[in-house]
Amino acid sequence: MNRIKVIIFDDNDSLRDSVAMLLKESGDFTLVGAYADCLDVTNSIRDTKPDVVIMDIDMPGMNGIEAVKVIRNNFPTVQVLMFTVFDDDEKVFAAIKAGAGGYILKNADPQNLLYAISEVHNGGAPMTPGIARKVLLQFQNMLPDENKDYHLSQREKEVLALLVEGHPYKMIGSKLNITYDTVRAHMKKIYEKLHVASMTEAVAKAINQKLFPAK
Amino acid sequence: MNRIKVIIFDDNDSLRDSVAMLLKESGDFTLVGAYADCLDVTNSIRDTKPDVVIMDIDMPGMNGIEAVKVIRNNFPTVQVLMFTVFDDDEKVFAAIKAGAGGYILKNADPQNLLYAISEVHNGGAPMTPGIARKVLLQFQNMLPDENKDYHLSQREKEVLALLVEGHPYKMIGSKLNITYDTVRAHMKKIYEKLHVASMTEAVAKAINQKLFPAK
DNA sequence: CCGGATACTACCAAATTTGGTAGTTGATAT
DNA sequence: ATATCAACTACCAAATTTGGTAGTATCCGG
Repeated sequence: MNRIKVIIFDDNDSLRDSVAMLLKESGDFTLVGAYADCLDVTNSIRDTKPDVVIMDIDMPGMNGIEAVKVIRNNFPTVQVLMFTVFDDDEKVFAAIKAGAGGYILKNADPQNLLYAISEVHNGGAPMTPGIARKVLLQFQNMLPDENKDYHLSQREKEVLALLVEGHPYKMIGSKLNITYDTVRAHMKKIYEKLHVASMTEAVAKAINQKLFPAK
Repeated sequence: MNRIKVIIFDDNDSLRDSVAMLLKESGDFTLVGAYADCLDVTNSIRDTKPDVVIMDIDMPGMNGIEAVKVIRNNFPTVQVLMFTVFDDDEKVFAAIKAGAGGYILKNADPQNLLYAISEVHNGGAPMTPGIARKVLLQFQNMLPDENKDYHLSQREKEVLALLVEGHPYKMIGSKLNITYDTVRAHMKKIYEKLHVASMTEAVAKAINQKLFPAK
């Protein structure tokens, strides 16, 4: 199996050296680049064609999270592994949102970094235990609430979905090939089942505690 | 360090035996219970007081995901580690939503199970790489979109907030002590700034990519 | 001192939504 | 076979929303 090509962005010189040493000793990786900032990310990636990018967050010029966005937008196949000291929700979630494939804290066992690189390269999502738990908890809260079943019929769900997208009755009717009055009939049922009395309430309720993925 | 007390729910007899053997050999765990179904989960947990529960999904009577809900509601400190063959989004997310602290596939290396038990017990969130990636991807999509600043003025935010709660213009006006027409003026501005043209779109956009806590 | 943003008020006409009542059809359940 | 439910259509009257146009007042920064 070929060695995994790794590139690192971190403004701590000695840390870059340590990682370089670590990678070299392991024998499974090849360090193809090491930079103290992300000002020239695009070129660096294009030139070195790494499999995995190890990314710090706090760096002069462009911060690591912005860099992740750039990388993910221009090199969708390159995996980014965050490697930082920050464990606050804001940074963690921002990094994930930006497209990071893993998040390892610097205080973890060095061996974990190596394992994480392999894992992220293999389609996994390595995370320091605490980070993983953080993500899981947040994830739990974001998942649709108690699929509270309002017993909406299939048709009613279709109507509600279009309503949430902002379509007026007549538009919903034509999309569903039914009459304006039929749409109204469904809406009345929906209001009844959802215990609401207006479009806005229905939309809010639909989005908040039910289906319909956020865009 | 004390051994971690483990209990397992799985309708596969030979698998329960294998796990029992595995745990015994490792020396770090104590199997305090093994059941083929979850019909009596509450009592089982109360009696054996485990640290970690290994939970299958497909079982006769009560399925594992329902069982997780029961456990999490009654024994908040007990960690549940899913151990199953299912890797479809629906089951995975349902389990996490139910409160599972980890999700390991049965086709993984047995050694991983042991590691996962320790990890979940230590506040981590062990997941098979593929599952972790699944969760991460879903998580990315659910995270609020670029807290885009639509430059709404304070007043406009107030109006929008009330709109999201389902109040009609006149109600908003009286709550804010302003005229119906003033509310309308704000709404026009809001529509302009949000690039929408109806209450429903405004509400959907407000909830989806902005603040206004879900209820 | 003036342009621009924010907050506020007003009126008109048209479009949309809401609540009620009423009925047909087909499938499913008791 | 009879009751129930989902889906569908229809009409009336009232309430609500929307798009336009118009104007006043205050505050802020160049």
